[in-house]
Amino acid sequence: MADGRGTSSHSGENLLFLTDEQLRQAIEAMFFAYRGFTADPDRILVDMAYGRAHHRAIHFINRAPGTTVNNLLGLLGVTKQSLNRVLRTLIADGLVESQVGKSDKRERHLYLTEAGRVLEQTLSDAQRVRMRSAFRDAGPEAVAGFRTVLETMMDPEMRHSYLRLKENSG
Amino acid sequence: MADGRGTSSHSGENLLFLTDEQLRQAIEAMFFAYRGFTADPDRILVDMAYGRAHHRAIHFINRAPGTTVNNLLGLLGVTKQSLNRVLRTLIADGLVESQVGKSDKRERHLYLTEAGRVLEQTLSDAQRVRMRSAFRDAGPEAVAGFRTVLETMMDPEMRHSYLRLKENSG
DNA sequence: TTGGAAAGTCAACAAGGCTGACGTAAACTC
DNA sequence: GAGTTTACGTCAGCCTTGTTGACTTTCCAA
Repeated sequence: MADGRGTSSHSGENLLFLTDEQLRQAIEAMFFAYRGFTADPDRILVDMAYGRAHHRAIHFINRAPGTTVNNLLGLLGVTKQSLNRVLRTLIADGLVESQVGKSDKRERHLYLTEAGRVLEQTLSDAQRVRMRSAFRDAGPEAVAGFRTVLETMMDPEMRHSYLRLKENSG
Repeated sequence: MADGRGTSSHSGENLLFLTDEQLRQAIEAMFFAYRGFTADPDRILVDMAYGRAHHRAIHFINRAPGTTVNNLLGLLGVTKQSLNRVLRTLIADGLVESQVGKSDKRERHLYLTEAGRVLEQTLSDAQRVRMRSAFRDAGPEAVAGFRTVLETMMDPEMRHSYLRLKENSG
């Protein structure tokens, strides 16, 4: 507020909401909100010697059953060595199953076991509770705006992955 | 889209947008967007042997100059040992200054040095570029919705900190 | 059929969280 | 004024999760 800002002019649009201060606040909002976003599943995970990395792997294997390690790597944005460590424990603990590829035996196709599906459900339930309540409080239009901004904020390849997952599961 | 959903009824509100599938997509959107959110400053930081933890400390010291270590701890949500490691290197490198409190000499008040301000500006510029472009593409209403949802998603104490910072800087 | 690329595994290291214990100085309380 | 609490710093050690480098197995193409 307090107007008198330097009339950025060149785009002709209404740019008042794009002051550095407003953007700084949005950055902080993103930081604090992400903390809340991960807090609930994190609480569950500590009790079972798992971390956020396990959660992410489980989430995406559930979303794309039969995915290969390589494909999962792209979704998660980590190195294969890093993912491998997590997968090893999940497989050893009987939450994930790894099947050698039929046509290409170098590939491993990943599936959740029944136990894996149970954990996935527990974690995503916890995370959805907060989401649902925030969405309900904010209202449909706010939610639409929320998702629009998030999508435009992603790196293009991430947006591509995101949209593909979205299509493949209605 | 496709209407014909089961009229959930009990809250009287329009709840069509709150299916589990929609919530799952929002969770993924949050995950992918946060990756983009941190990507640009991260690229700058690796070249100088700093990490995200340093960025966060610098950000909040800039936002609340003269803040005490204890207060910063609360904002960042880490232990003092963890913060201390980061702070020590920032002070040694001349980016942050620590001043013994005047009224309470147990406290240390933290300030960015000139070099610290330069780095802060570099990092937040990089982060704001993406934000600004996402905001511009999404439009003012989407941005308003975005911020509303983020705020309702925070833990109450985080929301309190967030709003206090917001007030104190226009 | 051989040589390179691709998928996955093993080993070692670094960043940055964490807990626990301890020391010091200043402030507060009785 | 003595004892307690508070703010901060530090050492030591652990865990998760990221990294790079080196290796095997498999596939494919020249």
